[in-house]
Amino acid sequence: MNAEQIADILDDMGTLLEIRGENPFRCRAYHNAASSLKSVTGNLATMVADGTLTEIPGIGASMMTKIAQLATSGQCTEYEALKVELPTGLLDLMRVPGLGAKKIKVLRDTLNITSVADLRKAATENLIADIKGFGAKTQTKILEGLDFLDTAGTRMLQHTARKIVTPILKAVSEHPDVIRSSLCGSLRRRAETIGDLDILVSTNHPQQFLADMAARPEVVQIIAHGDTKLSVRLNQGAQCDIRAVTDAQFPFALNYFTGSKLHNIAMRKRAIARGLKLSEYGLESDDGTATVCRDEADIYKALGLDYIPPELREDTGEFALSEAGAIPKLIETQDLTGCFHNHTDWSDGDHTLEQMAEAAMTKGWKYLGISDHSRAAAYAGGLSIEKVQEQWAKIDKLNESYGGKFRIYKGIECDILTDGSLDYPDEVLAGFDFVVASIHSGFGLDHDAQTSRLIKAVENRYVTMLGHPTGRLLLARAGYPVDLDAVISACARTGTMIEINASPYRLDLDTPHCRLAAQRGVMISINPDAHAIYGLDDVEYGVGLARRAGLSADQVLNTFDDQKVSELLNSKRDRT
DNA sequence: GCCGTTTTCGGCCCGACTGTTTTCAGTCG
Repeated sequence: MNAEQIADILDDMGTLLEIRGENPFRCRAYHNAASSLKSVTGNLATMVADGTLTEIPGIGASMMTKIAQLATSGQCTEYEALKVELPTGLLDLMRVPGLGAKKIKVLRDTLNITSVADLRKAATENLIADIKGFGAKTQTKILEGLDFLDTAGTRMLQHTARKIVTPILKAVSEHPDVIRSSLCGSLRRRAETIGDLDILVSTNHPQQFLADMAARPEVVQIIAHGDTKLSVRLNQGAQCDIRAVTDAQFPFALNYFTGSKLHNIAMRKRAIARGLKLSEYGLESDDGTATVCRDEADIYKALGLDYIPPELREDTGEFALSEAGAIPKLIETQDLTGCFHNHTDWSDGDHTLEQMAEAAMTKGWKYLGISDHSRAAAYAGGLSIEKVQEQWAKIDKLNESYGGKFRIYKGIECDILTDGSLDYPDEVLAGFDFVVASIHSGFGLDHDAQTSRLIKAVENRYVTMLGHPTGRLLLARAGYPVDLDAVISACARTGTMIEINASPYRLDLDTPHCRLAAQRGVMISINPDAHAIYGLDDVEYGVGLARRAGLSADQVLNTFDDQKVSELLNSKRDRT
């Protein structure tokens, strides 16, 4: 069982304990441990064996015992006992808006409700309104919540969230009563997937502003509407929270509503340690003296910290960096000089070589790396060796026509076959400027076989970079089982780069492994995997992920000038 | 259950909104 699966079980255990009515701090300890475990990149088995797991914050002796059991056998005595006592259908009830552990416990104790189906039946039969502490409105809310769960997914991709929030943000910023406004929450932190949309404004007329927002056409349901906070459901099913504060409060509120939750807790604890109290409204000392902060940077400064960019605010080491004055200068989209891993109509792309190159030039880029599919990817129009040579000739011609002002790099997205060999012989691979090696088949191999397959592939001297290393599709498909830690080590050893596949559907590498790879000296390439000219814009999502991983421009291949990029592309084959 | 730059015991972030209550508990972020 891997770290992520174990983290999910610890989360479930924490929730079941809440429903049982345990000490809330003990319950939270399980959630904290789960959260820590999710950012672990090292080999879990090793950490269990040598006891280093307890060095991770939030994991003590007791948690380690449970994690060790789960890691080796996939089971844990206490979890099994909990599942017997409390049906796991109760966990699904936590997803119903308005229901928490306390209410779920009451529902189970009074009506023996232990599943979503039980709940719907009881609410439909009007049994819930009579329970002490509940009522008609709560019952209606539960039914609405159940309908919502039926129709909407729980999280959305970043580009979906952006599409929904952009017109609202525009309306907010143009509202006459608004002084400052900003996107907050996980979208501002550029998290891989988004739960809801958060918008903050400063204004002197909060009630009027919130009333205007509540009346907007895309609002289909008001979830909560107070003097400073409005929570609505939009017609696409997404929840949007809008908060209004005074302009003096704005930086504090911006910091607070950007999160993450763990980052906020660390911030408040830091304030307490300095005899201060931090909230979304200000920073005060015990005697009530307020510290004036004009922007977020002032808040960090007041707590003895350098500014921490939103993408790093996950409490995964950013405080130590900030204290040490070592927050890196994070990569920005303007740093990109071009990009690799793009498809054309030679395989399954929509646009021609010329159109793709022109789109890249329009973005101010100096080069574009084309990598259509290799022959094994027949479903995607993979290129035969003859076609490859034909494309090379075409690219040579185009490059000549650009007169040195722009360059197309000849590449291929070469399938890694089941045995770890590549889809073309080395003599053909040698003719490309770069080779992206990816898995598109054989997802069913077991953990060890998949790991050796990938390691064998990156050991090929012509493989420049590894493409979408886990094959995951966000919210749709988990990655294949693989020891990424070992694969990253193999890349570091062989001088193979790894791509951040910047497609918002993939974002593969994930953040913790991207950080790990960079720390081990692996060069990262931010690749849009574009299948059309507009797909080139997806580099933006890759930049977001790179920033979350703490990468600066010099750790990313496609920020260098054309000459340096060529050198880097050749460095692996030149050294072997 | 975890943790220690005042603590190995006694804390553990904190405020808005809602619905059900007669002053507050639960949920949410």
